[in-house]
Amino acid sequence: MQIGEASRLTGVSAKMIRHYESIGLIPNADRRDSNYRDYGHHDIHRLGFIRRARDLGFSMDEIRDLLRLWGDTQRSSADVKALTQSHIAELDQKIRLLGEMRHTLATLADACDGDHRPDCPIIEGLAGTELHAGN
Amino acid sequence: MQIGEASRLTGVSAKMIRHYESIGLIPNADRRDSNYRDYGHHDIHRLGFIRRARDLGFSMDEIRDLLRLWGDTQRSSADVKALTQSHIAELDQKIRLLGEMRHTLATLADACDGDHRPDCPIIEGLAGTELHAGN
DNA sequence: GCTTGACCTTACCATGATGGGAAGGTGCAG
DNA sequence: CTGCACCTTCCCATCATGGTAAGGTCAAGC
Repeated sequence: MQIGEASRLTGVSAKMIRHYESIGLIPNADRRDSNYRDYGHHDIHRLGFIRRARDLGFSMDEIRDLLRLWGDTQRSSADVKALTQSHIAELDQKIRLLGEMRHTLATLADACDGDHRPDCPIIEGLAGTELHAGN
Repeated sequence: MQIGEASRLTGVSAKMIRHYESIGLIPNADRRDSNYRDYGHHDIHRLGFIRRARDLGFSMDEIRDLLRLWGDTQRSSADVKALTQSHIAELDQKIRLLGEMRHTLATLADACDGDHRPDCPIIEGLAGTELHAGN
Protein backbone atom coordinates (compact mmCIF):
# COMPACT_ATOMS: atom_id res chain seq x y z
CA MET A 1 0.00 0.00 0.00
CA GLN A 2 1.01 3.63 -0.42
CA ILE A 3 2.15 5.91 2.36
CA GLY A 4 -1.28 7.59 2.59
CA GLU A 5 -3.07 4.41 3.49
CA ALA A 6 -0.30 3.40 5.88
CA SER A 7 -0.79 6.78 7.52
CA ARG A 8 -4.53 6.32 7.79
CA LEU A 9 -4.18 2.83 9.24
CA THR A 10 -1.61 3.76 11.85
CA GLY A 11 -2.46 7.32 12.73
CA VAL A 12 1.09 8.38 11.88
CA SER A 13 1.26 11.23 9.37
CA ALA A 14 2.91 10.52 6.00
CA LYS A 15 5.29 13.29 6.90
CA MET A 16 6.38 11.50 10.04
CA ILE A 17 6.59 8.10 8.36
CA ARG A 18 9.15 9.56 5.96
CA HIS A 19 10.90 11.23 8.89
CA TYR A 20 11.08 7.97 10.88
CA GLU A 21 12.62 6.33 7.83
CA SER A 22 15.16 9.15 7.47
CA ILE A 23 16.36 8.77 11.05
CA GLY A 24 16.48 4.99 10.81
CA LEU A 25 13.60 4.24 13.17
CA ILE A 26 12.00 2.13 10.45
CA PRO A 27 13.84 0.46 7.57
CA ASN A 28 13.90 2.06 4.14
CA ALA A 29 10.57 1.33 2.52
CA ASP A 30 10.29 -0.76 -0.62
CA ARG A 31 9.73 1.31 -3.74
CA ARG A 32 7.42 0.77 -6.67
CA ASP A 33 8.44 1.59 -10.26
CA SER A 34 6.93 5.01 -9.69
CA ASN A 35 9.33 5.52 -6.77
CA TYR A 36 6.32 5.55 -4.44
CA ARG A 37 6.96 3.88 -1.10
CA ASP A 38 5.23 0.53 -0.67
CA TYR A 39 4.13 -0.77 2.74
CA GLY A 40 2.99 -4.17 3.98
CA HIS A 41 1.39 -5.39 7.18
CA HIS A 42 4.78 -5.77 8.83
CA ASP A 43 5.44 -2.07 8.37
CA ILE A 44 1.98 -1.19 9.62
CA HIS A 45 2.59 -3.22 12.74
CA ARG A 46 5.87 -1.43 13.43
CA LEU A 47 4.36 2.01 12.83
CA GLY A 48 1.48 1.19 15.15
CA PHE A 49 3.97 0.19 17.82
CA ILE A 50 5.76 3.49 17.41
CA ARG A 51 2.54 5.49 17.57
CA ARG A 52 1.40 3.79 20.76
CA ALA A 53 4.79 4.41 22.34
CA ARG A 54 4.58 8.08 21.31
CA ASP A 55 1.10 8.31 22.80
CA LEU A 56 2.57 7.09 26.06
CA GLY A 57 5.13 9.86 25.98
CA PHE A 58 8.26 7.90 25.14
CA SER A 59 10.95 9.93 23.37
CA MET A 60 12.26 8.84 19.99
CA ASP A 61 15.42 7.53 21.65
CA GLU A 62 13.40 5.47 24.09
CA ILE A 63 11.26 4.19 21.24
CA ARG A 64 14.41 3.17 19.42
CA ASP A 65 15.32 1.10 22.46
CA LEU A 66 11.82 -0.33 22.74
CA LEU A 67 11.88 -1.39 19.09
CA ARG A 68 15.20 -3.13 19.66
CA LEU A 69 13.77 -4.90 22.71
CA TRP A 70 10.66 -5.83 20.75
CA GLY A 71 12.75 -7.55 18.10
CA ASP A 72 15.07 -9.25 20.56
CA THR A 73 13.64 -12.61 21.53
CA GLN A 74 16.51 -13.13 23.97
CA ARG A 75 15.88 -10.09 26.12
CA SER A 76 14.33 -10.48 29.51
CA SER A 77 11.11 -8.75 30.50
CA ALA A 78 13.18 -7.05 33.22
CA ASP A 79 14.89 -4.98 30.51
CA VAL A 80 11.58 -3.70 29.22
CA LYS A 81 10.26 -3.07 32.71
CA ALA A 82 13.37 -1.08 33.64
CA LEU A 83 13.01 1.17 30.62
CA THR A 84 9.33 1.64 31.38
CA GLN A 85 9.90 2.47 35.02
CA SER A 86 12.54 4.98 34.07
CA HIS A 87 9.99 6.62 31.80
CA ILE A 88 7.38 6.57 34.54
CA ALA A 89 9.88 8.37 36.76
CA GLU A 90 10.34 11.03 34.06
CA LEU A 91 6.58 11.47 33.88
CA ASP A 92 6.36 11.76 37.65
CA GLN A 93 9.02 14.44 37.58
CA LYS A 94 7.15 16.43 34.93
CA ILE A 95 3.86 16.02 36.75
CA ARG A 96 5.43 17.18 39.99
CA LEU A 97 6.92 20.26 38.33
CA LEU A 98 3.65 21.20 36.66
CA GLY A 99 1.82 20.59 39.91
CA GLU A 100 4.11 23.00 41.73
CA MET A 101 3.51 25.65 39.09
CA ARG A 102 -0.18 25.08 39.35
CA HIS A 103 -0.13 25.34 43.10
CA THR A 104 1.78 28.62 43.07
CA LEU A 105 -0.50 30.09 40.44
CA ALA A 106 -3.64 28.94 42.20
CA THR A 107 -2.42 30.53 45.42
CA LEU A 108 -1.77 33.82 43.65
CA ALA A 109 -5.09 33.64 41.80
CA ASP A 110 -6.95 32.94 45.02
CA ALA A 111 -5.47 36.07 46.54
CA CYS A 112 -6.58 38.14 43.55
CA ASP A 113 -10.00 39.72 43.80
CA GLY A 114 -10.48 39.59 40.04
CA ASP A 115 -12.59 42.71 39.99
CA HIS A 116 -12.41 46.04 38.18
CA ARG A 117 -9.67 47.44 40.40
CA PRO A 118 -6.03 47.28 39.32
CA ASP A 119 -4.49 45.88 42.50
CA CYS A 120 -3.40 42.36 41.73
CA PRO A 121 -1.32 39.96 43.85
CA ILE A 122 -0.55 37.92 40.73
CA ILE A 123 1.24 40.76 39.01
CA GLU A 124 2.84 41.78 42.28
CA GLY A 125 4.11 38.24 42.77
CA LEU A 126 5.61 38.21 39.29
CA ALA A 127 7.10 41.65 39.78
CA GLY A 128 8.89 40.24 42.79
CA THR A 129 8.12 43.24 44.92
CA GLU A 130 8.08 40.83 47.79
CA LEU A 131 4.65 41.84 48.95
CA HIS A 132 4.59 38.20 50.05
CA ALA A 133 1.66 36.12 51.16
CA GLY A 134 0.93 37.64 54.50
CA ASN A 135 0.00 41.15 53.64
CA MET B 1 25.75 47.35 34.14
CA GLN B 2 26.79 44.92 31.41
CA ILE B 3 24.71 42.03 30.21
CA GLY B 4 26.70 39.51 32.25
CA GLU B 5 25.82 41.12 35.54
CA ALA B 6 22.20 41.55 34.46
CA SER B 7 22.20 37.83 33.72
CA ARG B 8 23.65 36.98 37.11
CA LEU B 9 21.19 39.20 38.93
CA THR B 10 18.11 37.90 37.13
CA GLY B 11 18.94 34.29 36.37
CA VAL B 12 18.25 34.91 32.68
CA SER B 13 21.15 33.92 30.43
CA ALA B 14 22.83 36.67 28.41
CA LYS B 15 21.82 34.69 25.37
CA MET B 16 18.17 34.90 26.30
CA ILE B 17 18.36 38.56 27.26
CA ARG B 18 19.55 39.35 23.74
CA HIS B 19 16.86 37.07 22.37
CA TYR B 20 14.11 38.77 24.36
CA GLU B 21 15.34 42.08 22.99
CA SER B 22 15.30 40.74 19.44
CA ILE B 23 11.69 39.61 19.73
CA GLY B 24 10.64 42.85 21.38
CA LEU B 25 9.84 41.42 24.80
CA ILE B 26 12.14 44.00 26.31
CA PRO B 27 13.07 47.35 24.76
CA ASN B 28 16.35 47.78 22.90
CA ALA B 29 19.03 48.19 25.51
CA ASP B 30 21.06 51.37 25.80
CA ARG B 31 24.52 51.05 24.33
CA ARG B 32 27.85 52.32 25.61
CA ASP B 33 30.52 53.73 23.32
CA SER B 34 31.89 50.22 23.08
CA ASN B 35 28.53 49.05 21.72
CA TYR B 36 28.09 46.97 24.87
CA ARG B 37 24.54 46.83 26.17
CA ASP B 38 23.93 48.83 29.35
CA TYR B 39 21.28 47.87 31.89
CA GLY B 40 19.75 49.65 34.84
CA HIS B 41 17.54 48.58 37.73
CA HIS B 42 14.44 49.07 35.60
CA ASP B 43 15.66 46.46 33.12
CA ILE B 44 16.61 44.12 35.93
CA HIS B 45 13.12 44.38 37.32
CA ARG B 46 11.57 43.57 33.97
CA LEU B 47 13.87 40.61 33.36
CA GLY B 48 13.10 39.26 36.81
CA PHE B 49 9.40 39.48 36.04
CA ILE B 50 9.95 37.52 32.85
CA ARG B 51 12.00 34.86 34.57
CA ARG B 52 9.41 34.32 37.29
CA ALA B 53 6.68 34.05 34.67
CA ARG B 54 8.78 31.51 32.73
CA ASP B 55 9.32 29.53 35.91
CA LEU B 56 5.55 29.36 36.29
CA GLY B 57 5.25 27.90 32.80
CA PHE B 58 3.82 30.88 30.94
CA SER B 59 4.59 30.93 27.22
CA MET B 60 6.39 33.87 25.67
CA ASP B 61 3.09 35.08 24.21
CA GLU B 62 1.43 34.95 27.60
CA ILE B 63 4.38 36.75 29.13
CA ARG B 64 4.03 39.43 26.50
CA ASP B 65 0.43 39.88 27.65
CA LEU B 66 1.45 39.86 31.30
CA LEU B 67 4.07 42.55 30.69
CA ARG B 68 1.46 44.66 28.97
CA LEU B 69 -0.91 44.18 31.89
CA TRP B 70 1.89 44.98 34.33
CA GLY B 71 2.50 48.29 32.66
CA ASP B 72 -1.16 49.17 32.29
CA THR B 73 -2.34 51.01 35.37
CA GLN B 74 -5.85 51.10 33.98
CA ARG B 75 -6.35 47.38 33.67
CA SER B 76 -8.49 45.53 36.16
CA SER B 77 -7.19 42.67 38.26
CA ALA B 78 -9.87 40.57 36.57
CA ASP B 79 -7.83 40.72 33.34
CA VAL B 80 -4.77 39.30 35.04
CA LYS B 81 -6.79 36.69 36.87
CA ALA B 82 -8.43 35.54 33.63
CA LEU B 83 -5.07 35.07 31.93
CA THR B 84 -3.78 33.21 34.96
CA GLN B 85 -6.76 30.93 35.17
CA SER B 86 -6.48 30.15 31.50
CA HIS B 87 -2.88 29.14 32.12
CA ILE B 88 -3.88 27.05 35.11
CA ALA B 89 -6.34 25.26 32.86
CA GLU B 90 -3.52 24.55 30.38
CA LEU B 91 -1.42 23.14 33.20
CA ASP B 92 -4.32 20.99 34.38
CA GLN B 93 -4.70 19.65 30.87
CA LYS B 94 -1.02 18.74 30.65
CA ILE B 95 -1.07 17.18 34.09
CA ARG B 96 -4.13 15.14 33.22
CA LEU B 97 -2.54 13.90 29.99
CA LEU B 98 0.70 12.93 31.70
CA GLY B 99 -1.28 11.28 34.47
CA GLU B 100 -3.12 9.15 31.96
CA MET B 101 0.13 8.09 30.38
CA ARG B 102 1.53 7.27 33.76
CA HIS B 103 -1.51 5.24 34.71
CA THR B 104 -1.41 3.18 31.53
CA LEU B 105 2.29 2.55 31.88
CA ALA B 106 2.03 1.66 35.54
CA THR B 107 -0.73 -0.85 34.73
CA LEU B 108 1.41 -2.45 32.05
CA ALA B 109 4.48 -2.45 34.29
CA ASP B 110 2.53 -4.04 37.13
CA ALA B 111 1.51 -6.84 34.82
CA CYS B 112 5.12 -7.43 33.82
CA ASP B 113 7.05 -9.94 35.91
CA GLY B 114 10.31 -8.16 35.23
CA ASP B 115 12.33 -11.34 35.43
CA HIS B 116 14.73 -13.11 33.07
CA ARG B 117 12.01 -14.47 30.80
CA PRO B 118 11.10 -12.67 27.59
CA ASP B 119 7.31 -12.60 27.98
CA CYS B 120 6.35 -9.00 28.58
CA PRO B 121 2.89 -7.40 28.71
CA ILE B 122 4.45 -3.99 28.15
CA ILE B 123 5.87 -4.91 24.76
CA GLU B 124 2.70 -6.81 23.92
CA GLY B 125 0.63 -3.77 24.76
CA LEU B 126 2.75 -1.57 22.54
CA ALA B 127 2.66 -4.15 19.76
CA GLY B 128 -1.12 -3.85 19.87
CA THR B 129 -1.62 -7.57 19.74
CA GLU B 130 -4.72 -6.87 21.78
CA LEU B 131 -3.80 -9.24 24.54
CA HIS B 132 -5.67 -6.66 26.61
CA ALA B 133 -5.97 -6.45 30.35
CA GLY B 134 -8.24 -9.35 31.04
CA ASN B 135 -6.26 -12.23 29.67
C1' DG C 1 53.66 49.72 25.45
C1' DC C 2 52.11 45.03 25.17
C1' DT C 3 49.98 40.81 26.74
C1' DT C 4 46.48 38.29 29.08
C1' DG C 5 42.02 37.23 30.24
C1' DA C 6 37.36 38.31 31.05
C1' DC C 7 33.91 40.23 28.89
C1' DC C 8 31.23 41.76 25.05
C1' DT C 9 29.42 41.77 19.89
C1' DT C 10 26.97 39.42 15.80
C1' DA C 11 25.90 35.36 13.11
C1' DC C 12 25.01 30.76 12.31
C1' DC C 13 23.56 26.01 13.65
C1' DA C 14 21.34 22.59 16.85
C1' DT C 15 17.81 20.56 19.68
C1' DG C 16 12.64 17.28 19.34
C1' DA C 17 8.71 16.24 17.05
C1' DT C 18 5.94 18.00 13.96
C1' DG C 19 3.68 20.72 10.28
C1' DG C 20 3.49 23.73 6.00
C1' DG C 21 4.34 24.61 1.46
C1' DA C 22 6.60 24.65 -3.14
C1' DA C 23 7.70 22.40 -7.42
C1' DG C 24 7.19 18.58 -9.86
C1' DG C 25 6.16 13.34 -11.05
C1' DT C 26 2.43 9.32 -11.15
C1' DG C 27 -1.76 7.16 -11.97
C1' DC C 28 -6.53 6.56 -12.60
C1' DA C 29 -11.27 7.98 -14.01
C1' DG C 30 -14.07 10.64 -16.91
C1' DC D 1 -6.46 14.65 -22.74
C1' DT D 2 -7.74 16.73 -18.68
C1' DG D 3 -8.44 16.84 -13.95
C1' DC D 4 -7.65 15.31 -9.55
C1' DA D 5 -5.69 12.77 -5.85
C1' DC D 6 -1.71 11.09 -4.61
C1' DC D 7 3.17 10.76 -4.35
C1' DT D 8 8.29 12.63 -4.43
C1' DT D 9 12.17 15.71 -2.46
C1' DC D 10 13.64 20.00 -0.43
C1' DC D 11 13.43 23.86 2.45
C1' DC D 12 11.49 26.49 6.24
C1' DA D 13 8.88 27.20 10.78
C1' DT D 14 7.70 26.18 15.40
C1' DC D 15 9.42 27.07 20.97
C1' DA D 16 12.86 28.28 24.21
C1' DT D 17 17.30 27.53 24.68
C1' DG D 18 22.26 26.41 24.11
C1' DG D 19 26.71 26.07 21.54
C1' DT D 20 30.33 27.84 18.90
C1' DA D 21 33.04 30.80 15.96
C1' DA D 22 35.27 35.06 14.77
C1' DG D 23 36.13 39.20 16.32
C1' DG D 24 35.93 43.85 19.30
C1' DT D 25 36.66 46.11 24.22
C1' DC D 26 38.67 46.95 28.45
C1' DA D 27 41.21 46.76 32.74
C1' DA D 28 45.08 44.77 35.26
C1' DG D 29 49.80 43.37 35.36
C1' DC D 30 54.50 43.12 33.46
